[in-house]
Amino acid sequence: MARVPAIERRRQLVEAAFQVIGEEGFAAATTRRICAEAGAPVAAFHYCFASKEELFVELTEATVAALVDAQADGVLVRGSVRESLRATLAEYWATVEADPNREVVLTGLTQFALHEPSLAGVARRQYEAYHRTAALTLESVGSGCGVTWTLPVEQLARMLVVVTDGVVIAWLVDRDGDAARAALDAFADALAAFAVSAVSHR
Amino acid sequence: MARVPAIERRRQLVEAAFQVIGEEGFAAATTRRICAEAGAPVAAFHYCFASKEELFVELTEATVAALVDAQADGVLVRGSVRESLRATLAEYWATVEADPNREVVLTGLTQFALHEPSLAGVARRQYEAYHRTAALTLESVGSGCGVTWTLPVEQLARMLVVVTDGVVIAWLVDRDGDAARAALDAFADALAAFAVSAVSHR
DNA sequence: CCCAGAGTTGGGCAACCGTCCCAGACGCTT
DNA sequence: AAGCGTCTGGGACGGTTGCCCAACTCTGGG
Repeated sequence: MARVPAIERRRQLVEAAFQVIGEEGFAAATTRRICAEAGAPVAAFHYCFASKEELFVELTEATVAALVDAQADGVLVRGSVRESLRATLAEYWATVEADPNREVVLTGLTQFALHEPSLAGVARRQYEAYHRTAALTLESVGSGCGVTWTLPVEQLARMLVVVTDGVVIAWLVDRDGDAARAALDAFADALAAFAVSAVSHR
Repeated sequence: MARVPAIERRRQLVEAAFQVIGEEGFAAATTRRICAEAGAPVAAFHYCFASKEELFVELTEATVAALVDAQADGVLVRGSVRESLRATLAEYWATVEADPNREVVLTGLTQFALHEPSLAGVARRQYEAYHRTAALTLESVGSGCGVTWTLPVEQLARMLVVVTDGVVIAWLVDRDGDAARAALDAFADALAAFAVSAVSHR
């Protein structure tokens, strides 16, 4: 076998775990299955990771980072808040349908972390990252369209995450892409109603 | 040990599975753990259920039915659509905080069913029940307040499910009840914007 | 040229998994 | 009292799990 630095092996195993969970679900993500996917012997796993949980932590952080990065480039400012939110959500949705596994992995890890004390902090940081990213998105749209929000940005950010999370899960179950896009459009309109033009009057 | 008819045993095992999943997560729901929780010998499991999946199917249907029943009584009509939706969502939220396990079990089962071909239909029916119940809620509120909706009820129903699902998951992670209630209130206002008073003009 | 340290590897461990068998105990009919 | 179907419950099955060990091979620096 090609000799590879441990850091690189870790990356390979994380990628393999991503594939396995995405295609066969969380329950199938055993150390043996992951190693087989990575083309590595089982012993390589515990040479690179102290435990399976350590792999999950790294997988969560890498996947969340990928989502956050994708979203940083995905904020689209248009002529109005309504159009901006519609475009931004449509852009986000394109990334979901392009790689559903990312969402499968993310929701699976969240569910798993809920009852694993050693991973509870990971799930919390995961959602903090969601909320921070959503807040950034709203602030970009707000300043880009010259509006302010009638509710605290943190609250609207949580609502944005609620919407994306909820739409994704329903879609993972019934794969009704038209319904998902329609819901996102309607939510874009609804959230746009919480914006007012920021005419400085002094 | 007390002799118990098989039907009753099934009920006990389903209830025990509910408790175990709620408190220790889906991964802990082994046949042995479930039987221990129910105070039954392991062999009783396969005397009552052909397989573990059969138990999961029954657990899903029973839990969804409990949710649907609770929601049937939880539609509150107030003076305006906005207030009605706020009250109804607040009522729903009270049941969530009163028994978080119901949501833990439901989200866990959904996640599990996503990659278990034999359970895929169960998850789909689960969400169909959600959507049907939400549509009923919206129609009750609509006729109760004398309004019609500016979007198809099916679409608004999906949006309602998205909201409750999303709020629940975020809350399961960070347990921020205030944020959850604030988000639900804001969504109630947003959804109320899709109603128009149904003055018959002929 | 050698050797210390990094990386690879097969085999094996104890624990646990879902499922099954079967001898026995119970309670209802006749 | 006898018989029979329903339920009990211990024990065991083959298989899988996460993890570990000891022996190996490679590679770069002195």
